Amino acid sequence: MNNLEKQTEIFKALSDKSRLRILKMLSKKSLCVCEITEVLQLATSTVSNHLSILKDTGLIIDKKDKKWINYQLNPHPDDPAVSSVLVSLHLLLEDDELVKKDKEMIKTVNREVLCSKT
Amino acid sequence: MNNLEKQTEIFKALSDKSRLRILKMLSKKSLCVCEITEVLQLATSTVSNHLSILKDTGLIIDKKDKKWINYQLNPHPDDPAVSSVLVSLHLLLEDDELVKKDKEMIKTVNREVLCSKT
DNA sequence: TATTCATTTCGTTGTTTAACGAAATATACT
DNA sequence: AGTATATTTCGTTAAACAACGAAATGAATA
Repeated sequence: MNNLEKQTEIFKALSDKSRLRILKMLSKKSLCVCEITEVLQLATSTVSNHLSILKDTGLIIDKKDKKWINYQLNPHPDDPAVSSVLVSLHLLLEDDELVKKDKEMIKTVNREVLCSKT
Repeated sequence: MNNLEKQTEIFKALSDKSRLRILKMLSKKSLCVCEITEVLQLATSTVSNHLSILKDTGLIIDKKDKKWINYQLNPHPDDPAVSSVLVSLHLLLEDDELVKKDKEMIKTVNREVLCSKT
């Protein structure tokens, strides 16, 4: 994959509302799929798919933690373009109402409660 | 349109190879539709459509010049997010081979010759 | 005024994408 | 070992999108 294709892939990953919300949430703290699902109010499979797109691009990574898989922003991106996106992420969407609400909500979501509630 | 939607629109505009190539070309000099069409080797209608997407987003503007419509990067974007994209555009894709070739080619394309050659 | 010609708009086609539920996978706990 | 459960994969559907050629628009010039 050349630079142009890589850069296009990155912008494609960023060109979806749900994925931008996910990135902004992850900039506050690591989250598992079920927590993100609760905030976004989408199907689990949909959220999982968004996460795999962000992961393939190198924007996020996952880490096992007991029963859950925690997603977090990639602390050591290989690609400099990915790196620069993550660095400037905190400048983005800081005054968006929905993003603010999301950040409030992740303070209280509880994976123990959420995941077994079905 | 709120911040999240505006930001998504911007990334969508940037998430296409042809549109990124157009922006990089315009960072060198203003160009008309037929010149861009020659470099990208796409149908005129396709290029026109890409340009209208970039224009709707506020990334570029157009200016009449005799028979032609010159497109250029927007020198005074209303939106700060658009502004910041345009500022950091020069950091993007500087070492991409195709983008380099495009920039070479726009030095020699001649609208007088191109447009009447049908 | 009529003609030329650069560009835009329209209608179509094939591809991509987001969303979902159901089924599969895989891991923790009994 | 077997069961519960968090997550991924699969198959489908509807919407969005890039590309094209043809037709429409509209401005410059003859």
